[in-house]
Amino acid sequence: MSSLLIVDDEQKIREVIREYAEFNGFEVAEAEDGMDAVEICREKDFDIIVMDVMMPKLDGFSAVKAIRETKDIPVIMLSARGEEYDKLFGFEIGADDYMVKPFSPKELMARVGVILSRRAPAEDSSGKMVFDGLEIDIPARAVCVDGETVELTPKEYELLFYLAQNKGIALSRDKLLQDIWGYDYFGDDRTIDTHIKNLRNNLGPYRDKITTLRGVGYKFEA
Amino acid sequence: MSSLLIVDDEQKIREVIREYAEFNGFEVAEAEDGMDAVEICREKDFDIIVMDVMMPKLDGFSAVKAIRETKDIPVIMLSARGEEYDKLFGFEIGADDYMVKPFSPKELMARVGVILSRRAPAEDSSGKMVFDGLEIDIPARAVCVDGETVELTPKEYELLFYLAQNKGIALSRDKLLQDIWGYDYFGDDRTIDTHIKNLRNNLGPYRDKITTLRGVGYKFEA
DNA sequence: TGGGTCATGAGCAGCCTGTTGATAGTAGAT
DNA sequence: ATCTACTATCAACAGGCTGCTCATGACCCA
Repeated sequence: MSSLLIVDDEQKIREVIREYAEFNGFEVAEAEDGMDAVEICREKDFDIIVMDVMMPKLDGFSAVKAIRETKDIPVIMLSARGEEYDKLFGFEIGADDYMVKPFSPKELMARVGVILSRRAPAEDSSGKMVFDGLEIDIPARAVCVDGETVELTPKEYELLFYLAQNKGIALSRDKLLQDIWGYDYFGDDRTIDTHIKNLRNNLGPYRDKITTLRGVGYKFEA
Repeated sequence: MSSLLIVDDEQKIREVIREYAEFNGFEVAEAEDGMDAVEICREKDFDIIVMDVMMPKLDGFSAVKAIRETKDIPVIMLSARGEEYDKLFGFEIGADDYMVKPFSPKELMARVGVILSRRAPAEDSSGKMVFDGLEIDIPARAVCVDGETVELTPKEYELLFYLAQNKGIALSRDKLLQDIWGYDYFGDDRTIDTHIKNLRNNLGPYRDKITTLRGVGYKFEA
């Protein structure tokens, strides 16, 4: 059973979401402000968090930042109409989706489903990800090309691992910087290109598994 | 099956609408005043609400406001002739359509249909939009025609995505420029035509899904 | 049926964007 | 402390996309 944390200061909203989530087979917990949410996340792991932006004590963005420092839990942000400018910032700090109030609870649950299925682990029972002759051995932190082990630098490995984990999904340079370098990293976009180049050179015949999306970023093809 | 809530204090009206709605395959519920409606909506989700303005206990506007605080359900407002000044206010609080009594039930159902098709999220739970053999995989940023992946340039993809998202809606060249190129772009209208042409060439048998509206712009047909 | 309006198609110049290799800075190891 | 290897930035290049123009063709209305 998947677990879901609702963070909102309005009780009515929490109730509505709880009802739908429980109906969809979630184990539900509630927090009424950002502080509360950070606290609860320290004790327990959730599969997904639904977080309001505007809250007393600690706002949603700060709470997400704090939680993300130690755990990687997907987040859907909620905000009132008229605060839509927050949307950009929301994605910037790595929210997985964003909804404007009032929203349809049905649609919220649909998006929760999409995010969770997207996060489904790509590795098999032995902890390996296999794409034809390209193998990523996660526990060993090693990569094999046609049976031969290739030496990757830490960043190259992280990059490959992240791409493979999100196979088939378009990843913008921003998102890659966010998730691999960290949300507080402000560097040059071109840096990614260089690492992609080096990584491709190390993948030999499988260099084309990493496709370029002009004007967007990169994608790993399974 | 879609669900519909009728809110009106006159039983006769409720009966007429129920009959038509059920004939059109709706699951119908009734409420006889605003309070009643708010109450029912707390327990159940509807796909659309038909709401009278003038009612005892709680009027239609207030009821819509209360419901909209937590849920985003489309509403068609009904009002008696002579209360037409309410129309503006109705749209202001977010009614999706407005009809004056006495109305034709047939027309009401037609408008219900329009609103529901407009609201229907274009993508399914996996994040794909499917129109016959034309598939747009949003997370992958990829487009398939009869199972074959086609390569689209960034602008072509954006254009197709935007058109598909607004399927069935006429889009002027101005609006397309605004929303795809950006509000600060001042370019030639004909540029769009060129991109439409290129896009159509890439869609093969589905090129006719993008219809030309002479003197206006373009439209995507589902 | 004919004229005018508007969309379409092809071609092309300019520019944007990704790739690449070189280089300087940084951190870790010996 | 020195060396090594990795990381980040930069500049130059090449290729392809973009957006404009013009000629042609389709459509609408009188």
